Amino acid sequence: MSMTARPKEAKTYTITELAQEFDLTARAIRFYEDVGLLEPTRAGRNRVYTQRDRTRLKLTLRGKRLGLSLQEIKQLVDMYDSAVDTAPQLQAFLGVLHEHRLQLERQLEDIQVTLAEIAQHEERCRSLLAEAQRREAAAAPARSAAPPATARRVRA
Amino acid sequence: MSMTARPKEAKTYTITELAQEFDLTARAIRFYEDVGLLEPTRAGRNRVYTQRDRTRLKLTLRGKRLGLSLQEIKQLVDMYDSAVDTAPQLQAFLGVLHEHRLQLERQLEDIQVTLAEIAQHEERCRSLLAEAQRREAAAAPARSAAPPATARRVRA
DNA sequence: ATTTACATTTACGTAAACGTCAATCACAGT
DNA sequence: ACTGTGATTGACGTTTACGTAAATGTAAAT
Repeated sequence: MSMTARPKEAKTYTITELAQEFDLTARAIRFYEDVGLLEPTRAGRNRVYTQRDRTRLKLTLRGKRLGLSLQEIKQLVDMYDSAVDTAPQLQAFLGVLHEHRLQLERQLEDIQVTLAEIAQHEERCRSLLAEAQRREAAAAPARSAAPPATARRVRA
Repeated sequence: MSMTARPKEAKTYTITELAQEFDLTARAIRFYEDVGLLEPTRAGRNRVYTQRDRTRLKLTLRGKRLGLSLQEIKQLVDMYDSAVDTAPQLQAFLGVLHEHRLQLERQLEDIQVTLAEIAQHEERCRSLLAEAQRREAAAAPARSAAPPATARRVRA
């Protein structure tokens, strides 16, 4: 048998590997364990993280980027990989999914509106800059340190 | 002159009006003042909020929904309605806008990925529910309280 | 055997964003 | 004059999400 190919033993991770990969501290990762988001096994004293842990960590960080609390994240992640049998459970699951989707759609709207506003601001900035460049070119020989008298104040 | 039409005096708001409109406490609104997000004038002791305050409050709440801290919100809002004159200022402004846009675009991606996952979960749920309905119909005469033997455990 | 280098545990500290009293004040109605 | 009713001002409390320091263990390198 090959000595390197061992498909039965799934890849695992140390806490520092995960910390480096996702750019966070070991403290943070241990804290996520405290709140029940991760459940690493142990090799002696040291923590050993499975693929499942890594996935849950990724979901956790995505949740954080979306502004969710660790508790909310735990609820969702737990629900996503828990076993659901009965019709009432499925109904409840669908309800939670619906709520989550509504919140995300609200956020999506917020983001699109904000992006549109940013685009406007950028446009104004660029045109003002272009104007400033023209003034500078016109005043080039003067080499003045003071701003040109034609400068305009603008509220973005 | 008309006694009702007074276009010169812009509409103002009390703290409770704003609290009701945006569904938050007066305490929260005063706190936003503490951090410099709002600058209401006074009518005696009482706070009087202008249109500008209301707009900034709306932007604040939108920022919160996007997961920004009040400090970050203040930086952005201040920058958005501050006067920008010089070319270096405009360049700096553009830089901040660019950063903000990048962050929003990352969030947009997160949201879209999550929405897609939710759609998948919902689909699985519905098909499992439909299956449960069929089993229930088939077992209708039996009126069994125990779940059917064909129930399947599923990891979402 | 000792140093080096991490990993763990325990515990206290901290910043953010308010919540929650308690006391004071002001004004409207009776 | 008295009584709500509502706004304001401290001041302290609370939750979340870790940071940070100290003590301990432990496996590998010298």
